[in-house]
Amino acid sequence: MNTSVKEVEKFRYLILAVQRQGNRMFHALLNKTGFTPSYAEVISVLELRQPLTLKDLGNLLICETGSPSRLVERMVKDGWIEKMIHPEDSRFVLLQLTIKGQEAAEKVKIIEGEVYGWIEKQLSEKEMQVINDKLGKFLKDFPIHETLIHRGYL
Amino acid sequence: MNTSVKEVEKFRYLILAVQRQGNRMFHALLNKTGFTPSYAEVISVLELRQPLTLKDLGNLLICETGSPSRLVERMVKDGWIEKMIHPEDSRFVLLQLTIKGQEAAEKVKIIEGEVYGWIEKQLSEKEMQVINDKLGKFLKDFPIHETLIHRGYL
DNA sequence: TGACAATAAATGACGTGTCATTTAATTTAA
DNA sequence: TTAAATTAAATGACACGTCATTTATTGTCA
Repeated sequence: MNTSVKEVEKFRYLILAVQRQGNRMFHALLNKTGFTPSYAEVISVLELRQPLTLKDLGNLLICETGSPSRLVERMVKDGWIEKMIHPEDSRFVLLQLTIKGQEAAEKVKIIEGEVYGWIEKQLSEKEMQVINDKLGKFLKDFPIHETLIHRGYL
Repeated sequence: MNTSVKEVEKFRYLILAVQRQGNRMFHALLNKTGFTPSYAEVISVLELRQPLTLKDLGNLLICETGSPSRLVERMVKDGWIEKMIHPEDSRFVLLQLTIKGQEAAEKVKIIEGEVYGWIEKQLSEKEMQVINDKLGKFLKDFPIHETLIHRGYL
């Protein structure tokens, strides 16, 4: 049953399975804090680079393409982010973390640390380097490749 | 900027990026057919193993955990799947492809072939073997590991 | 300077994913 | 042999992801 399955098909489903499982794990650990893996990514990005316009934030996110209007909308409602209209061009919206959002950023780092620790028990740094290199190649023709470079992951 | 980023963080976001990009690519190619990547997985699994109960189908799917009631519900409504109550235990529902669903299965294979061909231009079989081996290790403690074995991917 | 092109954000529409709870059918065991 | 435990599926609730369309603001150039 096993040997006749194409490697590329295994690859397809293993990528899917790892992404899903990782997300479930991270989500479960974040649960007590009241935010989600997507929130966590936004919080991390903003902490490092705020203030950002919605458009610029969108260009930095890996969790979703396009402009993250609704993701941000929810985070504003929940009090993690504050929004202001750009003083020089009111088409733009400027985003930054609230105090509560800053505190959340610290919690995110702690929980990320737990997840990273767990992953590092499963795969060595060398093994991850090999995988990362090859996955980077996979993405080279897509816009997301630029995003990953911009984020410092390639 | 690059060298100070932990490998494990790169790994996290590369897995996410590849899964998302792959899904977008596959979705775009499927678009003319009227179904989605999740539909395609259900169709492939059913074609190989029908009839299946909802529970058994759920245990075979990688795209989602739990029982895929609503996914199947939509596919029934769209005419890809037919549903019948199990004659010996009416708690169970038995699922199988309609004629339209069988035809869809052929189209799925063609489009999967296109995607696989593209992936194989980016990564060699050997490279994928290396990645698949390591990603399998990553999943060894989770229920999804059993699913992948059951599907023939590990 | 004033219609029109360009740009950013908001919104509509649709299909996921996930977990918790409820409903319906069957087993089990007192 | 029937009340309670167990099991499968359906449903509620909530947060995504994606693409297309609409709205609001700014540039631009005739």
